[in-house]
Amino acid sequence: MPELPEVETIRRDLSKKIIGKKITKVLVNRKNMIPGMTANKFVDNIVGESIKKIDRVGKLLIFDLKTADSSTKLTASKYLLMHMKMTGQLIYCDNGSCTAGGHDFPKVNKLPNKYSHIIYHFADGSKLFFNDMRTFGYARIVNQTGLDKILQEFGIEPLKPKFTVDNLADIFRNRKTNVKNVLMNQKLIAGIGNIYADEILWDAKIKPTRIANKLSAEEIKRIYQASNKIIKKAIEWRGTTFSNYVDGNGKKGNFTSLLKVYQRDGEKCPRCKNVKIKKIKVGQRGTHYCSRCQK
DNA sequence: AAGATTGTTGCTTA
DNA sequence: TTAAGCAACAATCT
Repeated sequence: MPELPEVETIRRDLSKKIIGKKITKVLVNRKNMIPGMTANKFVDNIVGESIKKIDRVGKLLIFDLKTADSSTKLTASKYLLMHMKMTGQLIYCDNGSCTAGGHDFPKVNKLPNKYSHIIYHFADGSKLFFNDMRTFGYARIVNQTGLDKILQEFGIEPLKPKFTVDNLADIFRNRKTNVKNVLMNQKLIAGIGNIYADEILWDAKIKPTRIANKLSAEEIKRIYQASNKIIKKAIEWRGTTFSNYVDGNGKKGNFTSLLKVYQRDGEKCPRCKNVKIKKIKVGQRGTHYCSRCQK
């Protein structure tokens, strides 16, 4: 589930908890969560470092482990990258109280559990659990060059100054595929996934199967405005989670009740109240839309 | 029991 | 070169 709003929520929560903390021990229970590096090397690389800053690009979290010393930046920089993919969770625990980031599937009972593949210990005794049921997620360490290379792969970040209606129009102009897949293409726009693509297109009244380069300027503007509106609101509501997720602070953090179409197939469209939400497949992904409102 | 599930990568084809 | 369209990755739930 984690898309931009969820990962941003995790970033903000964790920033409050672990900035400045020193990593004293790291347990790796599943080596395949760390591609391209042995578990030992991974651990050696980060034990003794402390968390200076947490950034995010798209759905990727970037933990800055070194001070940005301007004179030695190139050699001194070290970043821990973590991606949640489909089912990853990052849960911070401090004396029995836990702040869960991520989603609730499966439900977090005890920690560590069988899905706790990497466990970071901090000097003050607190811990950060990287859980992932399906183990699609990963952790890796890069230097400045490595990070720059990765950042280049990402498209425009919604809510950032570069995300303008003109830039969005440029992206759509040469794409001959459906608009939903363009919205979800991380190399073009960073952070939108299956849930928010459906929600944005419903809000913009655009059918997900529309070919991107056939959209009018007015339609592109609607998609642009809907993107800003939905993503902002989802972050405000601390992202979308299913069923019974509650974070360690007891807050619901739930955009789910505000979803208009996602997972609401069969229900009446909340706008026209006339037609049932349809579910189809677009580029391998379940896609929800209103056949009356969305043209 | 088959088909679904939040994301990405890498292969094939055009 | 680049874009589009799939299958695959793994573990669950319906």
